[in-house]
Amino acid sequence: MVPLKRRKVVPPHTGNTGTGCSEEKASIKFPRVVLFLVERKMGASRRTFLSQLGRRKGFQVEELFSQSVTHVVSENNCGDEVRKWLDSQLRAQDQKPVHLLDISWYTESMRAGHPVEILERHRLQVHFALNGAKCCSKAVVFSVPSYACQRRTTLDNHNTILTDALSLLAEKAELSEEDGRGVAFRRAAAVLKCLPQPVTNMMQLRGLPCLGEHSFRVIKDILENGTSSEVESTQQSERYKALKVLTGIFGVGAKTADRWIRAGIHNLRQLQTSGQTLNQAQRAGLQHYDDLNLPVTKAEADAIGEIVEEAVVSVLPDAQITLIGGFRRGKLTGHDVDLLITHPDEGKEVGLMPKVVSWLQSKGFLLYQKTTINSYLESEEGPRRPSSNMDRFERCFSIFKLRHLSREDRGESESGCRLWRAVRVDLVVSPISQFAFALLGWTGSKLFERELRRWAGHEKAMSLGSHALYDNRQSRYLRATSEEEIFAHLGLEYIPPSERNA
DNA sequence: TGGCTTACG
DNA sequence: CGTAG
DNA sequence: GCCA
Repeated sequence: MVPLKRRKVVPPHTGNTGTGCSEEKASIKFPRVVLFLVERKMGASRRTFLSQLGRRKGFQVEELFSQSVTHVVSENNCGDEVRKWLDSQLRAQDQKPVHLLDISWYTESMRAGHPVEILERHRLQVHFALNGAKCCSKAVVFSVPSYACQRRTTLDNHNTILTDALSLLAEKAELSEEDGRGVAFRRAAAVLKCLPQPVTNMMQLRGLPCLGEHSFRVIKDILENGTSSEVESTQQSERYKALKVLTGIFGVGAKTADRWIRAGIHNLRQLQTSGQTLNQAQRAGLQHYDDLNLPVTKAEADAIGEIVEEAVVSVLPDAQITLIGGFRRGKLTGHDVDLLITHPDEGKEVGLMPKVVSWLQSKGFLLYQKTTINSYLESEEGPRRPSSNMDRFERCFSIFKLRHLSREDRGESESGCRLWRAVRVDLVVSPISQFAFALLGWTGSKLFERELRRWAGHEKAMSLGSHALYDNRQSRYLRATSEEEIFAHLGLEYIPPSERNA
């Protein structure tokens, strides 16, 4: 979304007056053209020379970059570099569209004595990759590594149309139990999520990893027609719609949904009248179907965090509670709330989960709960030893009954509107020795986690889980007390939570 | 052509 | 078979 | 579906 309309750039409407004047203050002949020369790679002295030349010819050449600049001219930089520099100068929302131009446009304009029409060859090319190849005249500016855990992926996605399409194809594959295809489309979408600008041109995709024939076809269709026929037909397909509805039930996966569809069950009404046997999770999932498919807000997550904190502290005063999952990555909504609980003294957390769950249950906060506790005894290992992989922290998958927030609620029960909603809440208790691994493992995104583990196994001969990191070559567990240390063990640049949104 | 994260119930 | 990031 |  760089240059606006291709307005004809000012006729040579002349009256050549002060050309010969040796000193500055030549009148500005082209008020709609405000130039800025990028010093990088041009050099200060050459920039000064070119600027004075331009001013003598009646051009307005600014010393400092500002919002009034309409034309940015650079030498030996490519569009990506200049755009990046621009972004560092001005907040994105303060930027006005500018022409990003090569020095050739400037020299030609100097020769002509007026701004020449901007041709394609004058524009700086914006491309995101060219892995290994040289970009413009210098080194690679923008390489997109192939593992998502090597990249920074913030929440501002400049290609949501494209990534939504590829994510839908990933979902279709996963619902069809084609997990390989699924992860391939997930990786393709993730590559587009980390690009600094919208893709407008297929050439910008040259050299990007994880994009192949099929993804190219989908992207091309959308760029040319605004939609992908494959995505459209998938969304209209009865099978896809039925799979979505049925797997929207907590406790129902692709296999079960497929079996039900083969039995003629395509929606919730047919499921309820079918007499199908549902397990406990599925019954709860069906009962709270609408609530659980509503987004959870950050405010609701915080409210649940405070309730859980009250429960935990009443049982173990110095325990610490951390909001994890998507909210830790900066998301404003989510599909559930994830909380991680630990205690600064190793071992104090043992047996905590059942007590917390009982407290919550006694206060009527739990509509459903499935707890998994550490079945292993303490095994008498001192806090010094690396944690055995037998250690398992405790987890609880629950459905919370949360009173509606908003205006200090009182009464209103008579008005018929519900006073509460159901929310999926996951609780995790970790010993402090494993806290960093739990934090890393439960912060996500899901793809980011898979990519971290694939990197560990394939590139470093290590095995990463939510409890520990094992080095196959040293045949030992590597300890860590922070996420930074784990990235370092893995030979990866540290990526903060807000940039793990792959 | 095999592999695709790694645990837990 | 399901759940989780 | 993409890649080592």
